[in-house]
Amino acid sequence: MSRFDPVDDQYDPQTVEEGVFDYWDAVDAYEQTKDHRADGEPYFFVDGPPYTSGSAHMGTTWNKTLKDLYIRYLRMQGYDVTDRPGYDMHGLPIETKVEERLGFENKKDIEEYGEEAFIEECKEFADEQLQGLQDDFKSFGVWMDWDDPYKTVDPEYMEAAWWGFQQADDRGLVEQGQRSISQCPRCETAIANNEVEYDHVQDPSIYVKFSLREKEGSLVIWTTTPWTIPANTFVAVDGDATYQAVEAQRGGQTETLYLHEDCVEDALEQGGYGDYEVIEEVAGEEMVGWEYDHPLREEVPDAPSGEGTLQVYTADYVEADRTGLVHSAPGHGEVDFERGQELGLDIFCPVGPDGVYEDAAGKYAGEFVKDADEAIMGDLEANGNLLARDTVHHDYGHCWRCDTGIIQIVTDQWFITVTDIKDELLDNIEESEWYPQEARDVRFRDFVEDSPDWNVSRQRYWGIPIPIWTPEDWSGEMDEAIVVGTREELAERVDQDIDPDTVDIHKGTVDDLTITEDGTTYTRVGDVFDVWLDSSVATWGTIGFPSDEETFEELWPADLIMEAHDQTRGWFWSQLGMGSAAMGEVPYEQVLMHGWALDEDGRKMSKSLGNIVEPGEAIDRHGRDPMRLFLLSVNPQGDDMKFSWDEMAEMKRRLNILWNVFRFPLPYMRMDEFDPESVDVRDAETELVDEWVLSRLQSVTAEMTEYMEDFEQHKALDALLSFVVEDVSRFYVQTVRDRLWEEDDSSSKEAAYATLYHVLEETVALFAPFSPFIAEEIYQNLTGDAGFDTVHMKDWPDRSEFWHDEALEADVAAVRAAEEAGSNARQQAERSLRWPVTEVIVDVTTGEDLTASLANRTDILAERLNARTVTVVDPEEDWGEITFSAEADMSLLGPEFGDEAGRVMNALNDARVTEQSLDALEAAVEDELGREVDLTEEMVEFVRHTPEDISGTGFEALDGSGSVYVDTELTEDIESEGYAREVIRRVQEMRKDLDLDIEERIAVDLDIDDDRIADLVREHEGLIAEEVRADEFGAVEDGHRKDWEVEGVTMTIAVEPLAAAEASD
RNA sequence: GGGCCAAUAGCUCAGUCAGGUUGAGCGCUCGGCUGAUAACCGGGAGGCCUCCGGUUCAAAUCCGGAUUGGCCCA
Repeated sequence: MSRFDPVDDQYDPQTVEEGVFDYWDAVDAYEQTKDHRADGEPYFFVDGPPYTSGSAHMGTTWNKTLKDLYIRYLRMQGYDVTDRPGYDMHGLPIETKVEERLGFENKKDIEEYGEEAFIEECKEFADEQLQGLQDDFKSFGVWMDWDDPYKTVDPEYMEAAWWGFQQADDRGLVEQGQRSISQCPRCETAIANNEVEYDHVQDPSIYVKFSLREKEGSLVIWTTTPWTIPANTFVAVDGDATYQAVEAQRGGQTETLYLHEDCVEDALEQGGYGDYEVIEEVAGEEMVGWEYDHPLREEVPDAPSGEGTLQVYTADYVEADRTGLVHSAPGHGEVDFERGQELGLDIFCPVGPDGVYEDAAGKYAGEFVKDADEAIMGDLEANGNLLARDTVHHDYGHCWRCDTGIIQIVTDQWFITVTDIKDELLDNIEESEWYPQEARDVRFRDFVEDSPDWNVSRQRYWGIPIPIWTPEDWSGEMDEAIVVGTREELAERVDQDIDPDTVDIHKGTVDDLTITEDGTTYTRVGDVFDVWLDSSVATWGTIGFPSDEETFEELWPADLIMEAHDQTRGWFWSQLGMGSAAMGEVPYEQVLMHGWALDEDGRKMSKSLGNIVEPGEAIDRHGRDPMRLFLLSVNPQGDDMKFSWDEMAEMKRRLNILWNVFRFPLPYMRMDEFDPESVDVRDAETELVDEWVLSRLQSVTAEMTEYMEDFEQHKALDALLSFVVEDVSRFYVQTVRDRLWEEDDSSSKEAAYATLYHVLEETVALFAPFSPFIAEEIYQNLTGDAGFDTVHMKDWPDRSEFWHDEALEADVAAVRAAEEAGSNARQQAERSLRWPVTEVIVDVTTGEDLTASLANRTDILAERLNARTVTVVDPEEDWGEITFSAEADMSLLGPEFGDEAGRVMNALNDARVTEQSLDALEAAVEDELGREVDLTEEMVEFVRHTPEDISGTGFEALDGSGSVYVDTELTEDIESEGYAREVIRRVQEMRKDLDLDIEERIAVDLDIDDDRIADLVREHEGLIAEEVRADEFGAVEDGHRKDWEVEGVTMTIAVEPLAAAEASD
């Protein structure tokens, strides 16, 4: 690409982006940029690894775009940024996908297929998925180290998990224990609570009578899981509640039933009872110790019967719902289990990991629990213990992968006992900065406070094997188990001969390894880690620790991580837990927590709703840079993003303005062979607007930097875009056009070139992290061989005090406000900008700074409003037929007038007084309200009103406000220039019709119907000739000829290029 | 069922911390400009600030409750 080459008229993102991809490849842009910062201060960013199933959706795209933005920005700030991407590749989701692929039904199929072969399939699948994700991320223009991602399935990475786990064990935080867990009976594994999805289902709803042993009557319980009745161990009541014994009639029989006082009515109705009588009231507390018979004793002889079982206890999970007495089975439910442990009761769980009753379930042995519901209800009915049966619609947990209904059972699991170090966890939270901070102090803290021990074991195949070896008759004490931390240690301790550098430590390999020490042989426990443990070690796994200690010492902990808010309970938490357990500290210093990508209606994107927007489609429709700008224009802190095609299209439009601003000076620079290297903008003869736009650039740079440091890139982007649109395009370029169109070389033109060049070069640097493609395209075109090979090697701009000039910016802000009002006044007077006006009066109502700024800059205001003179009238004087109302300062009016303050305010708003005096206002308010008021200077600010028939328009700027009036009286002088400019415009249009080159000379033939006008126009022939590059006025024979109607005057204009005329001679 | 977050113009969002007459961009509409031209500029319309209560002279803003949506948990 050579300097100032012509570019497409229209910004076409896809063309730019494809060109830039090729260019980056050709110059090794990414590698060069990294090398360029290799000696910079290290910055340790850690990528939260996306899970390798499915493809990149809008949320992942947002996430990676944010990461790319901040990485690029930090590099421009001079940091040597760690940018290793990661992938989370183990776990049940991939196993189930592979099972589907292979047509498997359950674990037996896997065993038959062979564990090792199955693991190999999983790895292949995960690798395929990884490739797809990488291609997506690259296509978004994300610059990370794609050649060397960290993968949670690499032995080096898996070792990081082993090491962390061993550290936790050294601190005494690892134990095996029984817990009530959510089990997927198909996957035959525990699944984490957050992996349980709740669906609406229909289940049995039964009321069961438990006959009391030493008293007349029965306790009544309610459940939706008849299959847990065999494991019933106790009944829970609310100690503070009142229970009633009722004698109720049904089918000619009288029964005595115990129910919560608030539940009697409903429960009896469910059971179809008629009359009843309350015969006793008893506090829950008093019922403790009452014994009852197990309702399925005959069917399940092994049902609980030991010390303390089949009695009433209090529990805090009891509510006055259904019966107010709760069937409790510590072998199943989580709260039942916890209360059972407290009470020291035996745990009875007759259900296997596959959800099938074991022998202990007596009659029901061999049957799948949900299938046994029917038989159990039948038996309860038969033995007279069923009070009522019905069905109920409710939410019930299902496996997130295979949608099988989960069951609660008690099994042996491995835990990291984070509850032992909860205080430490809570302290460590304080060591990281969160954006937004409240997320840390409220949501995260709450979650950590309530978090139970971390169940890290899964009874599956595709995961990091838990590195624990136990002897055959293990006591359960961790002292007597071996926890291996590294591959090196593994090779040293196992009986078999393995090479630590090449050994794969997946289940297929390590399950066969044994350790023999002091005559005892240890075998590995079968489980693998919960996949959340994998990513929890990412901060050291990313940098190859524990094999690579040096990098660890240099970088750890992470400077920054950024993920969506669902990771509060996920990665933010797992890292805190593992980091604290293994390292004693939180492994990240800053967290940027963003939201989720929702659809245009604010609903989450999902397959079932059919509202998913693919990033690929966005790229096809609008391009990468516009997509990125849209994603980056959204608040990244905590809030969800509503996707919007319209906003994305708008971003493309904004970039098109950038494109126009960039391509606008190119033809001139080319023509004049402008050489940026020979003109330093500091030495150029810059004019007011040049200095102004350069100052604005400094302010915008400083503003952006501040926002970027606070992780508010959406505000930074907003500042940048409005700089380009408002300041550069709408003001600077408009102003500077005449100077570039000048034919002769001039210091003014050169200063404009130098200014534009400098502004554009710095502006694209500011764009570089946001929209890397268009920034590169423009940068390369501008700098040619003189710049870096890529814009991304540039430093982030710093505010230059040389150019920064706040007073000048204030002046121009005032001028622009007055100009806008002036244009409006002109429009009201129907006098187009082409026609000069004799005078513009700017009447300043309030504001010393405003008056000073405008008075300073009447020349530029005159130029922009095409006025012969501009007069600024200061606030001490009045001009024209103005009336005044007043705006109230409610913080003063409120206390003064109390509940009448609102009415006083309205009266002030409605007042129209002719002088700016408190007396006049007071009189007007009194008129309106019928009472006297005392106003002070501080309470009111005068607002002026212009009579409707005067062409005046109000404006506000800086510290004040005012009005602009335009005097549109015509003089011959003005008519002369006005008509001349009308001619110029039309000749220009005809030049364009002919598609003439900018430099082309022409001959112009003017034939104006009205002699007076013709004479007036002739006075400006010189101006016309200069503006339209005409060498001759006179008869044109073959030229482009056109009739025009200008302000009621007919004129015929003919234009002929002179080169053509000569050629035809 | 519980915790946290959000709701302001047709759309996307500021304003809410620190109560005092609701703003921007886009879209719509009317007009202007014309060697950046599929660009650019100006005017206008468009808001019971989700709803119901409370505190206050005064609430988009503070408090309580509801509705809808999002995340997390049960």
